[in-house]
Amino acid sequence: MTDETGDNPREASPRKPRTRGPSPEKTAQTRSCLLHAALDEFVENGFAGAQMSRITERAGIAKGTAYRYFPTKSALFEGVVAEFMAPLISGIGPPEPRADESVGDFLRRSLIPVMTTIETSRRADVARLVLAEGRNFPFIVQAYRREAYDRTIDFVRAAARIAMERGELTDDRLLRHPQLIFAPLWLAMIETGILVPDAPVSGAELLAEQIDLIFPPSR
Amino acid sequence: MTDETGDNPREASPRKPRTRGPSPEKTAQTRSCLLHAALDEFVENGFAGAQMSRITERAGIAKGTAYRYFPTKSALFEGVVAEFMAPLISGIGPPEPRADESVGDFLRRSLIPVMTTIETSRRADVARLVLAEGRNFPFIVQAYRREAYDRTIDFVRAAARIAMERGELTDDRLLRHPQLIFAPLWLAMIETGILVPDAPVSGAELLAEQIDLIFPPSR
Amino acid sequence: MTDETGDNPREASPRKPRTRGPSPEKTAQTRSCLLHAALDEFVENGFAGAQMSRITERAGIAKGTAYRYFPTKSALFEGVVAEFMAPLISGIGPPEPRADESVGDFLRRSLIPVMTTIETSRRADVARLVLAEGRNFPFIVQAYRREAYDRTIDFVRAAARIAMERGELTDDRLLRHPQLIFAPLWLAMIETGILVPDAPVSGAELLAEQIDLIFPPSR
Amino acid sequence: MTDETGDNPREASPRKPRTRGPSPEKTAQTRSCLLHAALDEFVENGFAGAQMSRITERAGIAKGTAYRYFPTKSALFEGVVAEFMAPLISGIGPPEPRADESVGDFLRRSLIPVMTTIETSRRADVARLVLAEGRNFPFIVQAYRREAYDRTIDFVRAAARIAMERGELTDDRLLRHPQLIFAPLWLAMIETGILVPDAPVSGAELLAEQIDLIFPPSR
DNA sequence: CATGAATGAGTGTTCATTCAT
DNA sequence: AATGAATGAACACTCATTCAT
Repeated sequence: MTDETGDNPREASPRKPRTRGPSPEKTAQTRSCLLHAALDEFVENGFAGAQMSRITERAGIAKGTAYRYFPTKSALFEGVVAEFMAPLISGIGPPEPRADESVGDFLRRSLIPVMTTIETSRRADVARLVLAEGRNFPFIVQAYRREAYDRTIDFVRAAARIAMERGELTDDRLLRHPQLIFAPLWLAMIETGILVPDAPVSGAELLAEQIDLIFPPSR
Repeated sequence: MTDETGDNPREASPRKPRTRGPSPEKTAQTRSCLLHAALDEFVENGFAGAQMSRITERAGIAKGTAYRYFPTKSALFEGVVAEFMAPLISGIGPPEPRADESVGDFLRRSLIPVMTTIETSRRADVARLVLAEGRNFPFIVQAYRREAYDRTIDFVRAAARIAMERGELTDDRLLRHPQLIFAPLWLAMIETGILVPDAPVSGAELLAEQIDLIFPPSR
Repeated sequence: MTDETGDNPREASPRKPRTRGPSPEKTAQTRSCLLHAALDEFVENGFAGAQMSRITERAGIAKGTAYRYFPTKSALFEGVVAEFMAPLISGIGPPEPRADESVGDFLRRSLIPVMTTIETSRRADVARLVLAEGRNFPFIVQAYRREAYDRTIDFVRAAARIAMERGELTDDRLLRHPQLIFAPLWLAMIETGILVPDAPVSGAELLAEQIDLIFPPSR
Repeated sequence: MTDETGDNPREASPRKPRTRGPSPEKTAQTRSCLLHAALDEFVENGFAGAQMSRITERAGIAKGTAYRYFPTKSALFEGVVAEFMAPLISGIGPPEPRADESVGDFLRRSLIPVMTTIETSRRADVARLVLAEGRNFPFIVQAYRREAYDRTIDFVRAAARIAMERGELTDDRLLRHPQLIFAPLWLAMIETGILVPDAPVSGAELLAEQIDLIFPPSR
């Protein structure tokens, strides 16, 4: 679950660096600088408020260079979202609680660490971008649903199903509304990032409470 | 708990264009049109994306006229937020559960109806504006905290205190994190307004589930 | 055959100058300045070489003002051509040689004066614009054909037909190639405007020679 | 009178990549490709509208390579004109009608074939470039006058002089205005290339008519 | 010599704001 | 007070030119 974009493993094939001129690594680095700078700028100012000149300045490149990588500001925006969305929930697979472990404990074990790092990573930034700009960029909403939202919902629903089979849950509330578990996540992101940045709640703590509510910890 | 800032006056009230000079009613009516048009525009496009010309066109007034009411676009934005924020939670006072009523039932009775109307009113729009623009407009965050957030937290905390005194709650979880109750509210606003507008969750239902989790309904 | 755009007679209807703010005359004047300045700039630099900032500077207006009248540089270009094309051949009707006059004399009488003024008016400028930019602006070619070329061809062909009926012409050469008469016109425009501006040929003289070739003057 | 500057070499000639270092042939070939591509681009888009990147792409070379041959876009433009102007009228010498041939027949014999090939060669393209860009590039006007215009005028004037000596012409009209003969040439180029490409006149036919007008063919 | 990524001055266009009417 | 034409600073985007590889 490496947060940074990191080396794309698909590139591993033995290249023939036939090209003269700048090396492919240099190009990749320029692209990466650009994407990071753009994310910062978009997060701070929104799409309409972001300025290409500020982005390139942050990235340490010339204004025109950005346009070698993305033909328009909009394309850059979508590129940024696509880039940083992918690794968002990269570590999530089907829930597999160990036999000696309750589903509640499994969820605590697998979800809370994600929560802990969420604010220090760029995940929250990307999520807030989706909130702020989703109305005007259907693309990023689709991407977010595909990469993050749907997967998470599926994960929780599957866990809920296991819990009901095991008798750990006695009602189907979580099956019908899997997002109940994630509500505190959005809350924390909103409070920490916007409403109450001076006294940030602990998202991890809030999530733990919520899981406790749904899966009361055994004494 | 009238939600709207008076019904949009442009289409009502038989005009009395009697008095020479600018009648105060006319002025108030123009102002109201302007504010409603501006809210729509800001909600749809964000602050930076909104255009004064579109706002005045929506309001049916000339471009220059807006500047008689608000000296700049920013001032208009803050005016809009101030105008529509005030009545947001106007009906909320200290929680006073009846003697024959559990605190859980009291919360169900007082909160769920608010939730029911939240999407049909402009509350959710204003809240999303705060989310999207809060970073760049400290003013609107302050206003939101003052008018909505703090009051709600206080209200829930007070209810939690009563519940603990009455023995309805056995732990101080809600006292420490009153926002737990409101997490589904944000979730619903985000899902309905942005993420999953095609299959909107029922905010009221979600809230009911959450209250049930915290205050298990007696059989 | 007024050369300048002049007052458009269609505007004659009694207006109700209901509008507050700038008078319609002022607006028309601004528009006219813009069009003249734009013609100058386009003629001097071609479409691609023309600069909106230079055009507005020549017109004595602000850069943004041009865009109130034409949404893009291309639209301005086509507007210019449309504006100055219309009065190009405005005086031409069906050829009506007097009974006591040969067709040759009639053509001399009606065509040579036009030729005399052609370089001092903007007609030649517009024609050269069509030459230079026609490839990339089908619109202006169509306009030129409609307003100038086709009418002229028709005029000459009709005159040729009369001349043949009267026995003044003994072959159908001019009927098959009416443009023969106008060839010297293009030549003069090209030589005077581009190739040999230092020793300009007289277009009128050249045209007279050509008419003499086709309609040998009676002794 | 080979018209083209050597057939475009890129698709011919078996390469001999033998000698280490840049072979002179290779260089000449690259240069030729560049010039042909540039002519196409300039003809299609004019000087200001032409793009160096499109030119090099058409030529199949890298952007930087063009700058090894011509230091600027302007220099390339002048290089193109110089290159394609030279062979324009290369075959023209002093007029030498055979003894058994009238001057009219001589002109028909020597000029009409040139006219026939004019649209299929690049001559017309170069001429139109001169028309479109002459105003801003005195150089190309000078080149055109030197290589084409002046020679042609001299040729016609010399022929006219011979015709007068021989008594074939009874007036000095052609001596005073040699360009009368060439007027249909420009007309055909303009009509075919710009105004009426859908129904192109035959330049050769038009020229024949014009010669007939001046030198009436003997019965 | 060739390459093409990078540069940055320059250009078309927008839009908040002003002000004559 | 209201109007909307005019303003011009600001911004997205282009493209001739350079230079490290």
